[in-house]
Amino acid sequence: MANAATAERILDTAENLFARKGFSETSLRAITSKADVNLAAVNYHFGSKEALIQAVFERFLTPFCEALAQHLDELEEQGGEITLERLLSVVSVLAMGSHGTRPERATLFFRLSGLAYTQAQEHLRSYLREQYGGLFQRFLDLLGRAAPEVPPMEMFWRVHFALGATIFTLSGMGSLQAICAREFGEELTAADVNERLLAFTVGGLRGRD
Amino acid sequence: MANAATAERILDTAENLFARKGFSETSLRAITSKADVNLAAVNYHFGSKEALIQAVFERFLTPFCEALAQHLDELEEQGGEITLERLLSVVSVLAMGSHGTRPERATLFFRLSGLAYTQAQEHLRSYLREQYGGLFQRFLDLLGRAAPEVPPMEMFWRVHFALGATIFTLSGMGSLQAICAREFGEELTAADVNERLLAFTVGGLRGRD
DNA sequence: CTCCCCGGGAAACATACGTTTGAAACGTAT
DNA sequence: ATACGTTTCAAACGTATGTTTCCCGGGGAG
Repeated sequence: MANAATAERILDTAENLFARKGFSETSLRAITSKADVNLAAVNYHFGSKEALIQAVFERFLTPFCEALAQHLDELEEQGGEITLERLLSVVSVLAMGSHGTRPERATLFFRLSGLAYTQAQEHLRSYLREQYGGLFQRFLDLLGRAAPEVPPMEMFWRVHFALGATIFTLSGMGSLQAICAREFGEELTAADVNERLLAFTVGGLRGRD
Repeated sequence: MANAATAERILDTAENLFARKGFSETSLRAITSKADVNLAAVNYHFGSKEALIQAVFERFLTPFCEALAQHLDELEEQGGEITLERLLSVVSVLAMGSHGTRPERATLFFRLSGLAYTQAQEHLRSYLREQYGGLFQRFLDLLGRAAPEVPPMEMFWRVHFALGATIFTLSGMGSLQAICAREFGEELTAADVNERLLAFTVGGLRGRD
């Protein structure tokens, strides 16, 4: 591989533009010109625009999911009680902090996750399901075990409520932060928002009786 | 207006396709051919694709917001305490039931609401803000008054969490109901789901102390 | 040296898009 | 019956998209 930097530059630029404007609103020409590579480089290195989208997600999700699986292993091996708080905060901490020297990528991670749900890219969803669906199911099972007092069907619905709150909020994180700063004069970081979101979802999952 | 049905047919078809695939993924040609009208009819009746998108939302939101404003008036005139439950259930009932003889439009209503938030259509958001922002602000104020123990900024975030849970869930209501029936052998109606969602959001807004 | 293959680059390709045009068809009031 | 504003229609316009083609340069291997 003579110049490995080309594919990387494409991925870097693509994840930025995708997160900001969505998939169909981001053209390959916009990506390649901003990344300062030739237009044909995308199809040469990735094969197609769809494959590029998948590659962007793979670069994000594979390390993230490996780390998550490992943390879940550790939680189970420890043998102690696995609470809802611990389960959700593992994901939260990982999502916030698994971006090495570039913490600003957390925002991209959130926005891209939201896009995966809300944008019309069926190829992406089936790819993600096939690739990471097992881990998601495992996580759901642990949630159920962490709150045995909640009937399975109730938990099913509450998980989707919580998922909705999360995806929706995180995919609009940027503009919500801006509104918050303008309206209340307080600049919240993504971590601040996540803390509040965590309280909201934990309470919602557990229910109040 | 010789054939008022043309503009209506365009709106009917457009709201369906938009809700299913998003805005930029739905071409005017797809709309006009499915609606069985000439391609140029969109630009003739609405002026542009952007204006068509706004028209779709206006047809939904104007009756909805008028009804909501009226219900809020009544709540305030009654003088009794306005609780979170009553505020949210007013919106919920209205969103579920304000579609005349076509209850299936409730699903479209929610999906479109979600798209307004998640898709890259700045013109739409500023249009909605300008058109309906006042009512939304009034609703937020009532929420704040109904839960004075929650600081304004906290309420701001929790409202968006709840909004996310609602829009996300209801826009996928159909498939979620199917999964629920298959997985737990219990056929929940939309009202059943709404009841659970209401409990989830009320609890989340109020917080637990 | 020659061959070959890989990465890069400019240009062209075919297609799809939103929009505009100009004329035909229609309905209606004079 | 005529004239006029409104609506429909087929066709074309200009632009943008994803993808493909063809050619260049260079660096190992035989």
